[in-house]
Amino acid sequence: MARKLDAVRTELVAVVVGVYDGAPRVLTTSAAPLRLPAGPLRDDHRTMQAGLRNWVEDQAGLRLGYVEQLYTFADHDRARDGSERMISVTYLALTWLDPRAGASGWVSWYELFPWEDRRDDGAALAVLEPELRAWAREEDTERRATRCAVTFGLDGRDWLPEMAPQRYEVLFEAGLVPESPDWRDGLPREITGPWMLHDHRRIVATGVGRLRAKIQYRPVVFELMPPTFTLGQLQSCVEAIAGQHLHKQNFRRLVEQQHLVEETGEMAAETGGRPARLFRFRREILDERAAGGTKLPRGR
Amino acid sequence: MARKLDAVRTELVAVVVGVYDGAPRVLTTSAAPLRLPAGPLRDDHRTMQAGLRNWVEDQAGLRLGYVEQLYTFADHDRARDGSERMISVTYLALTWLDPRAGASGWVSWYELFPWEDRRDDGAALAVLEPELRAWAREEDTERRATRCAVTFGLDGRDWLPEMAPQRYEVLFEAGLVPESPDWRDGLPREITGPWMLHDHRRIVATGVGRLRAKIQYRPVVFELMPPTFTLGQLQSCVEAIAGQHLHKQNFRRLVEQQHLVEETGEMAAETGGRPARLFRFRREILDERAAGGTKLPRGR
DNA sequence: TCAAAAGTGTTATCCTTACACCCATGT
DNA sequence: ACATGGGTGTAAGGATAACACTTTTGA
Repeated sequence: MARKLDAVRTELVAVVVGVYDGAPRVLTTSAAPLRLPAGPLRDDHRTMQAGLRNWVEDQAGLRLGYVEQLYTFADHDRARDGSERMISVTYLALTWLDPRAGASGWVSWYELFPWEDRRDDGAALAVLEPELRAWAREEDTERRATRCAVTFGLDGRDWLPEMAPQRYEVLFEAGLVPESPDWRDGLPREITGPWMLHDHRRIVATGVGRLRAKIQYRPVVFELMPPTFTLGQLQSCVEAIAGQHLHKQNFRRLVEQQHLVEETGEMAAETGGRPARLFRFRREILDERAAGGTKLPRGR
Repeated sequence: MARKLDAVRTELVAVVVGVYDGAPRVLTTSAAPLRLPAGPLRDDHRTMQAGLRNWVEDQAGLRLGYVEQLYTFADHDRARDGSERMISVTYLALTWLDPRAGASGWVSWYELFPWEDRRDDGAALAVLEPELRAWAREEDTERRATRCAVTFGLDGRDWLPEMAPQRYEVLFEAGLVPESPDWRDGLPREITGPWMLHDHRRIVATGVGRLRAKIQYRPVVFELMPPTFTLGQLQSCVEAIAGQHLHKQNFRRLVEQQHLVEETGEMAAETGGRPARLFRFRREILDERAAGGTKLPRGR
């Protein structure tokens, strides 16, 4: 039967995401080891969300807007210091990062998961692929091989951006990330990404997957955008999240035919070429509509 | 600062779903009040999932197959007996209900949420609609009215099966379900559905929403099916979950072109008319593929 | 013979994908 | 002039929704 006190400590963990300089970034509260904003659920927190907002504000001075629950972790050997069991209720939060404020404390997704960026030449994946194949050959070959192929889009399969957590899981099991128990040293951190406190890196991977999935059917990108923006900036933001380039015309048609945005009438202080029209998000549609969002037209 | 002991009790709750006699059903462990299988997370549970399986086996003698995490609740005034705070980590489980075993203890979704069944004439919704409109008129009219219209598919909007939790939430706020603090008695239980322990009914609604959403892009229906089945049975099962009728030919084409099933070569012991071919699920595709599932072709 | 469910063929429409091209600005 | 990013038209292909129809059994 149950032992006397099966009390557990409940911790709230935040994956706060913003986009800055072409990369989505997560808020951290310390380097070495990198650490996410987090704190115990307290009796005086009316709700878990309220508690989470509290901790993020305390630890990073940031007031959160959009917040949703991610997942609750309690598995593995999470009884950390031998004492009580620890449960982590994790949340995803989205926020606009004002470029003027800089981004110290905000770590790029693609520093954490270099293989997740497919906008470049896929250098990290090129290094990892032979390692994955070697791991597959070791044991249980058939299963491992198809698992790698499916999650990493090998052998002519599609790369699915939202499978980030599954890819992390494979790399973890294959001992290709530093925090893995089977970690086989040898790969540089530019390929494997850095270690994070506890399983915070797994938690971020979960957030990456959720956001990439959600952006395809709900208009959540706008939580990451400034009040007004050009369509080019909007597309770059989605591309940063997806880690993929999108087809320009199709992206625009999707955005416009869903009436997600409206013109402000102003033009952007241009960067490169021709000045662009400025748009703003039509917040009304959050009430008006249930389904529909920014679908990703695939391909360059 | 934190009070001395912010310990919380963590409870695991299961929404176990099976389909029997044309209706999806959830496993309950008591009537009056209806109660879901649940129990505290114990130190000797290696993982929360393991603990959950344990409780369901203990309380209902059922070994679970497919299980996924649903959501973690801690909000509202969940400090039930005034003492410690209670957190509920909820799970969705799918299982095949052998028709020979009967279905005692299995309560129909549509007894719990009569308005969610759109295969009939929508009698329950017809009663609720004027009540909802009255609630909308009371206060904050514009917002409430569009909220009702969006969630319940009024005023020519689409009914989206997966919005079950949002609909429950509206009814709760509108005092149209017995457990609501503003419950305005007057509607019979055949319209409002019965009361359940704590917020178990909200938890089931969450499960309904999740399953209805997931069935559209992952081949999870098959977890609810017997080892072999006819396409008609498969379609009925999806219709039971979705609470909607589907277009036969389109449903079949979808299933077949995705290679979800293969013929067994046998024919069904027929019920009504012409005997039907028997099929089995191609389990391989769970490894082979990441995306894709049973899309719902809408309309009768 | 009829009801009931299985099973098939075909068409119209829309959405996605992709190609090709023009426009306005700074250097 | 040309590089850079903004902005548009349109056609090919595939998926979806819908219609109508035939087949095989039991009562």
